[in-house]
Amino acid sequence: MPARHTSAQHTRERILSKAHRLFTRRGYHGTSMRRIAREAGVSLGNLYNHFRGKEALFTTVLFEFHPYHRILPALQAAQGDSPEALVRDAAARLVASLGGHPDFLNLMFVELVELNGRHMPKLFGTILPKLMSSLEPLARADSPQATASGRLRPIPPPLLFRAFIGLFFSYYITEMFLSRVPAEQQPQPGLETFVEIFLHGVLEPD
Amino acid sequence: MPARHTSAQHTRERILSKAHRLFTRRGYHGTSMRRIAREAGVSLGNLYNHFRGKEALFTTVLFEFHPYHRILPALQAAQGDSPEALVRDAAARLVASLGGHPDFLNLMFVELVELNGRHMPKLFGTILPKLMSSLEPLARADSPQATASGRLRPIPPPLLFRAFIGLFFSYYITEMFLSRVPAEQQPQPGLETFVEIFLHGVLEPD
DNA sequence: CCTACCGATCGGTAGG
DNA sequence: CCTACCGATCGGTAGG
Repeated sequence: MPARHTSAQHTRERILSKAHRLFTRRGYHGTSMRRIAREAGVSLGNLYNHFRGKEALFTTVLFEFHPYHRILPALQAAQGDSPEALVRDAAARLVASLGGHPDFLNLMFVELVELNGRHMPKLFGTILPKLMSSLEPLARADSPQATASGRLRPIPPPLLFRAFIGLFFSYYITEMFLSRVPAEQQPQPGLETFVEIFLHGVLEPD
Repeated sequence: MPARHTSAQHTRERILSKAHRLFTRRGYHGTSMRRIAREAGVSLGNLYNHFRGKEALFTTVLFEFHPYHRILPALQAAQGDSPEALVRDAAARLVASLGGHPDFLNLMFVELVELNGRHMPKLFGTILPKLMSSLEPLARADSPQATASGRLRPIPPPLLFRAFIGLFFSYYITEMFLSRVPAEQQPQPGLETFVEIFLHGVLEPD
């Protein structure tokens, strides 16, 4: 049995994976360093050789597993020569990359409530500028010279983007709430309707 | 000094108030029964005379302080003889009753993440039917006989309501995120724009 | 027989 | 990368 398969890098990634799973399922104070160590197959002492402490481990998980890493490429890959086509394609790529499980926001909730959002400035300081730059194709598609119909209504781009991201927040969060209710299970006509409402909301009428 | 001012009812309400504040600010596992007892001015033993245990205390807080108690009256009081007027009035009453502080959702996040949403069925089983009944004025205002203009587009009422509630979720949650960022502080043009986008989204064009 | 409440301590676990 | 520990605090309960 070679000793190679337990390199420091592999161990670190195993720790981060298990820590991510536990933090999203049980929160910050509900997750113990001992349990992370046990599930990752390392001793408690060795866990502290890889991370200075519990909060350092949490922030590493928060940054490395943040949905932004999936959101940004999805937005940048969006294509379409009208605002409507662009928004529809971006929405489709977002749901494809985020998947159907609406628990990817849990880390942010844990950060907001249990850590009092103290890492938000650093997190959004690096994320917001890059997300804003992904708005440029939308402004270009909205140019008056564009052949495609359906101009954007005069809405400040940051607010429009916030509403677009908020569209997914609201969809996933109501989904989290409703998925716990034993109500009738509709397949998922919800998001498409949300996108339609958003599109009618931001586009000039024909 | 009369002994009357420490009735059992008063003590219970003091416990619930402090527990609500702590659970909202520090989460479930980050809040100890000892601290709740200390801040409420009761002994730990007496705290257990009022509540069977920590989870029983949390669920009581979850139900008695749920924003639904402010949301439902606000929706029921909404007035207007067109869908647009009704939605605008409902939105104004909602922000007025929920206030500017966007932390009223924290208890739901704690329940979803740390308690795994195990109380959601009971919570929404009592809430959803009442919320749905608050949709009736909107359907009435949308009647073809109504003199006011601006018919609703054909959207299933539950989805329309979900999008309306989601509008506030997305506004408050992006507000929670952005309020931590030292960016430029706009007064709050956000929510009005969100309402405009929603209205254009759900109404037939003129 | 009830309530409200005490000081002390239970078996385990927290981060380090 | 491990065992062996620390000061303190956890949720909950004892007798009175």
